[in-house]
Amino acid sequence: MNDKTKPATIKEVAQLAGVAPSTVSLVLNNSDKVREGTRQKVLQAVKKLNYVPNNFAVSLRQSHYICLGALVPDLYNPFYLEIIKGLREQCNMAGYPIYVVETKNSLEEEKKQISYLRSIKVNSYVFIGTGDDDEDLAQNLLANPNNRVCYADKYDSTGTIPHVVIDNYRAAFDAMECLIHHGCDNIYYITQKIMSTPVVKRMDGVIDAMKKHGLYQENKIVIANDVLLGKLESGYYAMNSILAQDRPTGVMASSDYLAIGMKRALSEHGLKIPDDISMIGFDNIDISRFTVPSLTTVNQPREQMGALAFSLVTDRDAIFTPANNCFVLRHDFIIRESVQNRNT
Amino acid sequence: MNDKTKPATIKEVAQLAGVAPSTVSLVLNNSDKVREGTRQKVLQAVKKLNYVPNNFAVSLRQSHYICLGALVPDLYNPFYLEIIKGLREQCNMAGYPIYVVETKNSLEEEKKQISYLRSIKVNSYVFIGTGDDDEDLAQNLLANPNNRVCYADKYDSTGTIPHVVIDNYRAAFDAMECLIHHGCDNIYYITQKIMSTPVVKRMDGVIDAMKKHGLYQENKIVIANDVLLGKLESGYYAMNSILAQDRPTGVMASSDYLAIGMKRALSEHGLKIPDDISMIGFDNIDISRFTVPSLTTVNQPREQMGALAFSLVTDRDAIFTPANNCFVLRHDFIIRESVQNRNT
DNA sequence: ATGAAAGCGCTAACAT
DNA sequence: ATGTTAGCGCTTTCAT
Repeated sequence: MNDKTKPATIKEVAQLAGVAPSTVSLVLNNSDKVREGTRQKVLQAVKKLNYVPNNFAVSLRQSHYICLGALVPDLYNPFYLEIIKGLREQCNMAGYPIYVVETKNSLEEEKKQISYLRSIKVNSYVFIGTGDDDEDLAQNLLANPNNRVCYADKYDSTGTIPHVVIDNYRAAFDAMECLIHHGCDNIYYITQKIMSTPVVKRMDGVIDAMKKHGLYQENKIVIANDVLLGKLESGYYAMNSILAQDRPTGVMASSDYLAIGMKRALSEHGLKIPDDISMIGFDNIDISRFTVPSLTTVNQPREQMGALAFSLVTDRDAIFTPANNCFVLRHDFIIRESVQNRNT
Repeated sequence: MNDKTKPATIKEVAQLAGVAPSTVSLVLNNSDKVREGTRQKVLQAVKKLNYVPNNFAVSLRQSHYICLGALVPDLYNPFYLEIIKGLREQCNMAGYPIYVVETKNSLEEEKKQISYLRSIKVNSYVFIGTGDDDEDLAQNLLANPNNRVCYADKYDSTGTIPHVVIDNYRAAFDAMECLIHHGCDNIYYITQKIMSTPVVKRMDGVIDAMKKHGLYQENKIVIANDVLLGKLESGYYAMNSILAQDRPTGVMASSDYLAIGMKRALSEHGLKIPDDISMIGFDNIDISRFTVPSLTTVNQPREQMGALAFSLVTDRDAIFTPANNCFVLRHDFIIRESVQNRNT
């Protein structure tokens, strides 16, 4: 054990082992051109001094390496967390460091975080579910040809950035039509604030399905203010405002969190799901299987989205064009107890 | 704009601005001994070259600084996430970087992560809710007098490490007694796997409350295997196993997550909360307010715990002894709909 | 197989 | 007020 106030350096290890710093370096990097005896001496010195290499020095020296940065609007949302999980697992396997930062749905915050990531030499950026107004930031990053960028749960309008999504339009269309096929004739859709294309596509799908069956009216689409309030809260308030003037037979939410808040409002008004009203969410977060009644929802393959994003941002050679930059993963519509047939 | 393949350095900025690197450094660090004209020239060059300082070089150079690392068992648990939020906010305000890593309830993983944090020169460690078997790791860290360590939701047996907790024994005792006072006479307690003192103290509180009222039997305490399964899942299975052979009138869980899984099992057996059975959780996660019925639970002041942990780990002078290293924050018992009086 | 020396980008002490 | 210089801890040629 050492009792010095500063951590040991490679020089001290070298001294103790009676070799040169460069030899220590070789040992630590598992070079095979070190004699076994020397290697052992070095390893012992490392242990004795409790030596850990200074990554700042290592990184400063080695300019060529891969380091990921993931940007998410909200670090507490299980949906994003699962995408990050997929990303993280791949990083661990590949031995790449990854930094996750929160952008709080604010372009300013996003800028700040990116500039931080740049300063620590992150060169592979994954934007997860951020707003549509940040495409300049991504392009700016790409000005340095060492950087890579990819999106998850986010679309690209420039045709240059690979992105992983599900067919949000289709998924939402089908979900809404499911409600209709089950005999709901007065259906509301509550959506989170509209800041990104996936949310727009879901809304478009919902509206088109409503129109197809002659059920669309402007007031059936309600925008919940989930930026200031929590999502649970805003779902609750949005549902309450609907119930103040109407008795829908079906309701769909743009996320499960929203749906759980809405559920509470329904119960307070004495409405039973699914007997009085059917309900559908979006995202299939963990808890949706366990709520009573369990929640019908759209599953996004979140970990897989993260894993694919890893491959895309990590591929240093691929060239992406409008023809090949969009990766659509399969979603699943999961019917659970919150939807009931009310035909005849 | 620059089209070089490598990011700009301070030297290039200096050259473009026609000054020395050290002047650029002064400008970037907001020194007041730079003439306004020079400052402007430098700032322009910075902008033109899209320059971001290389943090590795900065950190390598400046050996004295503060950098936090937070260790949590599970990055997806809202309870820990809120503690981290409190921590993060303080860090942002103070301008200290913070790294959060996941230890997955594994001592091995914890070792690995600590060695990583050491390599990036983290010198302030916050252990959140990790198992009791990692005290050596903490002591090892303290061998370097530059390091600081503190705990949150975790006790210290060495008397040297400041830790932030609530009175877990009292909280659990009171919660259990609440169930009893409301007339429950057949009560089960489902606890997460026992790996840390807070969980032990809760169990002790529960058992003592049961004993006080002559309600204790060994089989009333059920350990849910929440390490392999998710917490929701394991709550569900544990409750099912109880319902296979008994009809309790009250049930308490060591965490809200567990409780939500249990709730599902109860509903599948046709039991209504709180009419047939009363239920209490622990932690007061967001969702508990919105479940139907809403969940009676113990609130831990999570953000505050994080904020206090920040102060403790950041205070470079304080000396902690067994007499002053334990910080007990006030908890609240929150009575909601899931508990009902069944006395006559 | 091992050592010597240069240099990654930055800051701080000192010089001017 | 600004420039010069040394050196943080490491890796990587290049010698030996």
